[in-house]
Amino acid sequence: MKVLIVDDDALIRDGLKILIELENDFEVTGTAGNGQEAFEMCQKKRPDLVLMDIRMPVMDGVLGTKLIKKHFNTIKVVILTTFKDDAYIKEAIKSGAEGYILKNQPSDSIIESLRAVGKGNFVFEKEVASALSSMLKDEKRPPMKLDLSPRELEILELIAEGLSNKEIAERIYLSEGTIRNYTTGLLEKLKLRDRTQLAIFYLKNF
Amino acid sequence: MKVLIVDDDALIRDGLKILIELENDFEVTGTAGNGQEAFEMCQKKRPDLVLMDIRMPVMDGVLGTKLIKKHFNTIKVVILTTFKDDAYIKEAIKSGAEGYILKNQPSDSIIESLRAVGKGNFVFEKEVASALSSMLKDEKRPPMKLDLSPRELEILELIAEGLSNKEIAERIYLSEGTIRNYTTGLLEKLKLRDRTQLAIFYLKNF
DNA sequence: AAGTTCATGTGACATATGTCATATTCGAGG
DNA sequence: CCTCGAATATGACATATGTCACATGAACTT
Repeated sequence: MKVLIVDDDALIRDGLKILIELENDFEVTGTAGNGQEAFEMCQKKRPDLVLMDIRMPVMDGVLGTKLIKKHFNTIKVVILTTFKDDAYIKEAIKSGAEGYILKNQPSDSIIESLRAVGKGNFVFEKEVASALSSMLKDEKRPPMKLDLSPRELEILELIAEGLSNKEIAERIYLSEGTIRNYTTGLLEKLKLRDRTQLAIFYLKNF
Repeated sequence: MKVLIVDDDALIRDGLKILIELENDFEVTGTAGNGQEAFEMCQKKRPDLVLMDIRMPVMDGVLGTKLIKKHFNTIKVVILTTFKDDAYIKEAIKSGAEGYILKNQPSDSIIESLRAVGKGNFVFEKEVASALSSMLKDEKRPPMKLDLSPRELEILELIAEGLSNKEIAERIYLSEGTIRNYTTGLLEKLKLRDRTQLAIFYLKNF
């Protein structure tokens, strides 16, 4: 399988190259330092698989992946990074990459991942996958049998409209202190930490 | 690697067993016909990996996986099925399985997937992964013609996930003060007053 | 009537948030 | 080379938020 390595750090490029060429079913056909170069190399070398860093100057890995996928839809892309940022994960998957794995894995693990991707599957590093899984859990809208009093629910709704405690107090004729107390109760019941999380929770679940 | 095969269909069990034992780094330590039996076999044989069908009598694969994961958290589970039903995918991931692959794949592809899982990664069959990815995609709705820098957008997203300034700072490697400054900028641009309103705005408009 | 529960209120406190003025650094353009 | 503007950082400050212990009174029970 022909592999293209893309990373802005020459050290990592070379390390990966050596590592991958130890395997006799892999061949490194080239390297690139950013997404733009990666795309150009794809035109020239037509690799089967691109191993792509995310954080790079000029053109980052997500954009590079999109570009490559648009023009060469048979080329597989595996994102390789040190960051487990949710936003990146989503972006990477949306960009069409077949894998998202972390640099700090043992090298044989990376190799196995590449093989699995070569065979047509998708591979996600463990922590990435659990992030995904928790994202999916959020999507579920369980009607929730929360036992909130009418007052609590009312206040939760107002928080989710973006009102401050003082505004809520004025709106429903209670003291600001009371609103705070209710907020504390809501946070406790819903196992959240602050009013922003309350608002998010309300919007996602009601 | 010691593998336990779980499927209610003896034919498939045997086929898989033969297939897997052709590989010299795998060893089939047992087979089971449903989730309950699978759990019992895990107690006796302590496999490294369980290859689990979903649709089975007595106890299905999702329940079986949950049970196994609860008692033996080092045992990896790969769900193997003919169905690409969204509900199953989500359930399977939530149950803690490390992989979800389809029976109609070429056998070497299945083997590679097992190896990748053995190395600690997660593997999803292509169509499963694209189902996941499309699930994620509809999270974004209208792109909005706001002129926010990538940084601002990134921070807005994190606020909308309910993170505090400090957490955001740690996540994207900036100082907390900088995050505050960005927050102020976002509030100014979006004509809002506090982070809760930012979160609400994001959830409603993106 | 005494006790209990619930909703509401208060004050003190610690921490988080938002504002602002002001650096520092660095790269693009003159 | 110099300047300009961005991205980032810092510190001081005012306000908002959240926590907690406790008080009050009304309604309900026994």
